[in-house]
Amino acid sequence: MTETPTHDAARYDFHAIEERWLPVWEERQPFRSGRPDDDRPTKYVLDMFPYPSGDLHMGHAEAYALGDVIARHWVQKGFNVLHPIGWDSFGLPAENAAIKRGVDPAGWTEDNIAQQVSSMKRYACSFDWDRVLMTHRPDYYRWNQWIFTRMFERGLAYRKHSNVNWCPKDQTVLANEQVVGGLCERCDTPVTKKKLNQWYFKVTEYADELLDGLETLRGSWPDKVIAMQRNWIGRSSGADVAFEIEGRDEPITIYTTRPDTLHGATFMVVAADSDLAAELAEGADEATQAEFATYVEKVKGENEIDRLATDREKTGVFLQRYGINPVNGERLPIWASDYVLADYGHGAIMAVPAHDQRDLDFARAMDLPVRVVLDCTDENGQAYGDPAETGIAAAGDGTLVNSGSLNGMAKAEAIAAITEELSAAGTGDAATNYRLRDWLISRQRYWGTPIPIVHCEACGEVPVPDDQLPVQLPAAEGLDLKPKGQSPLAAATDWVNTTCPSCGGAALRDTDTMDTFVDSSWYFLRYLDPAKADGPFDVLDAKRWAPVDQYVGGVTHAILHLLYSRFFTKALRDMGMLDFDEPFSALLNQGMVQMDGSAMSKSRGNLVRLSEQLDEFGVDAVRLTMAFAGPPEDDIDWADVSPAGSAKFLARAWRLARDVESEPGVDPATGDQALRAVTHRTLHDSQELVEGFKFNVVVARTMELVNATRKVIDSGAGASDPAVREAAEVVSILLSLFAPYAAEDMWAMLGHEDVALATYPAVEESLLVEETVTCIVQVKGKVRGRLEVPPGISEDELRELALASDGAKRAIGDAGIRTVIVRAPKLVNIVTA
RNA sequence: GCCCCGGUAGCCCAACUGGCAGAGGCACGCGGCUCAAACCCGCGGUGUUGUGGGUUCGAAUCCCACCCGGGGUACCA
Repeated sequence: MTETPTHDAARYDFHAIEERWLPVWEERQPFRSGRPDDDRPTKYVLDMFPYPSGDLHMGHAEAYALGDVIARHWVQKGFNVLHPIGWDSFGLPAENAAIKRGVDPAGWTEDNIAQQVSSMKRYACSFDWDRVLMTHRPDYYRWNQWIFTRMFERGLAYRKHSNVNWCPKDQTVLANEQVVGGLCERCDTPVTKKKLNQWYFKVTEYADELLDGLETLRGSWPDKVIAMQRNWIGRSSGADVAFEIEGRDEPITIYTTRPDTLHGATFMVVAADSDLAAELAEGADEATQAEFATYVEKVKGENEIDRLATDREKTGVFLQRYGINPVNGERLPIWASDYVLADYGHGAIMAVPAHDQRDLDFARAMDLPVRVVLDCTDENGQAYGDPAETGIAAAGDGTLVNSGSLNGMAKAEAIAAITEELSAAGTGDAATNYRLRDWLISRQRYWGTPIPIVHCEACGEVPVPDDQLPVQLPAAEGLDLKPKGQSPLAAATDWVNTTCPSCGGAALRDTDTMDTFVDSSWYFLRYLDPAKADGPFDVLDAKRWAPVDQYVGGVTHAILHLLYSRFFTKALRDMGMLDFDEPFSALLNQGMVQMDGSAMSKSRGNLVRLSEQLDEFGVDAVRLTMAFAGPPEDDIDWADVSPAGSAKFLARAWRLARDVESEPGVDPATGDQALRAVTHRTLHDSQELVEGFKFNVVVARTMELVNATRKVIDSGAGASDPAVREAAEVVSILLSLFAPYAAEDMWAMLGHEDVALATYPAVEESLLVEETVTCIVQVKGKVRGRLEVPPGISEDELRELALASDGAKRAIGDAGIRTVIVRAPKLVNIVTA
């Protein structure tokens, strides 16, 4: 034993207990995961890794408290648990801090990490400290570059011109998730669009699998996250239809989910900011061209706030061009408008105002004709009025009219029929579309992974050969990191100017860095061997540990991070490096910690400082409060919970161990049977409660056990009863999931060491069997009496007992008995006539 | 607007998935300990289970409609 705690301490002193055990754990490292010769079954429990954002806050405290419960539980259950931690250490926080203070982001980052490590250790996180990784280190981001190169070779990484989110103030591209309500998350400037040549990962290649794979996660992932991913991918099915264009050689293909309404098309619309619109406008008269140019200017200048406004007036320009409806030969005027998106489908639509609300709004604004082709009713069976009059598009189901060969068909039937007709005629085909776009990974920033591409005039885009990786970031010193529309790396001329790996001629490095979501897309694989020098991870390690059995983190990452990790997993699988399809077998989203009903923030003045809570109530009480507050996925309002109450309970539990008078190893069989029954019932139930994430209930049940034990010590058999020792040991083991310091101290007072590694005690089934059960006797559903019966009583016996009972007889009176429902042994319901 | 999730005691929350509405905690009150208090110990729990209907012998639980709260999403043809 490293150190013997002072067992004669009369009072629970959490400060002293923390100081006593922290150095002991530091030396013993109880959570080093097993090395290759460890043959216990494995569990991989993973907390989403943090940004190195200074000290821990209440949100971290909740997340790590909950992840710890799970990891510690599996250790006690005899599993070889991998529970690692690392830092998502590239990205905005460090870069902003570096700009603000004029320091090197690397130094700032590593200082913060050091501070967080010591905070996490104090917080008693059960991490394996041998496996720490930091994504800003070259030995990590080297493998981002390596994977990027593999993606590039397979056509999964490519460069294209596209309209991207642009913050005019910060002069930088923004990821979708950095645009909050149309504003830049950093400076609240309205975001605009800008056309840039950027790198993308082809996530859409896996759209179907990413969608269908969600079904395999049902039950193990929160329904909410599955729904969000489903919506984000947004698969829709319909048809592509080719419309001949007057004065143009090529037809225009449109995508529609409602080919059944083809006869109701009265005009066409192309996205105002698309190349197609510009080309069509060129063929028009000068006045139209001018009008179009003005309109496009206006659209491009619009920010996201304007675009997101509800009840927005429809606007557009008639291009003086016409398309031909392939089913009836009608001439359809072609308009350009911003309500059609350039990067969805083909950037062009057929407009059916009678049956599409957006088209109807446009038709009414521009005074275009409306033709009903589906005689239909809404969900409540109400007939629609004339859409042109009511302004409400008839979006329901019904019978086709005014539609030639489709007349009389129902919607679904008509969709199938027309798709076949178009296909036979060569003017269309069934088609699928997705809301999901490819992932823009270029960032005009310094603090990220350099994109390992060299641009050569002769050879084009040439990946840096594997043996020249990593492409290291140039030193920050001397570079201006302020956003200015171009990556700061462009100014590092010595770095930018290089030779082409292919032809040896002069060439330039790509100056953008990768989105930090690249780092987090595969980090769970790097933990398997964070120092591995000849590959990102070992295939055999992956077979042994991965996928992650239990992932724990905030719902903030419900879409992007989880989607990207899923994409990486599938891509790496197709490269032959993984043999599974999904990275995270189970997911637990913890809620947020709030104060007085809203998110904590300095400006709101409701910030609760973790360090102050820890000083006042202790690590254990804070952790316990997090677990006890309610279901993990619910938000916690710190004003509603009581760390003081938790501390009080811990003191009460701790005193049990202090009071125990029997020796270690004493046989509990001779002890108080009623207490033993509570102990083993608690032990039995706690396992499934923990595994079902009902941590708050486990704590409540542990409180019951503490209360029952206290009672036996004070007014029953007394502190020397062996059952009291057994109960105190079980309390210590269960409590170690939530309050490791108190539990360790108790465990030591009880004569043991390393409660974290204590084996979960076997449940004695015989103690779970109750001698009698209370049976409820109801008459017409109302409780009229109770019977104490043996649990194995037969239905017939119980029926007789119930009918003979006083309460039942009284309630029945002279009424006849219609039927008797017996649910032995707990309930009898007598139904009278 | 659409899609999720939730609504149980003053508050945070349980309730084996259809079977006595109450496990645990907070707060509050009373009693014990104390010269007194804190700590500690003990005792104290009926409320339209958000509302209205339905299914059932029986509904917090299942179904329908609505109300309230939270979250996601937003012209995706």
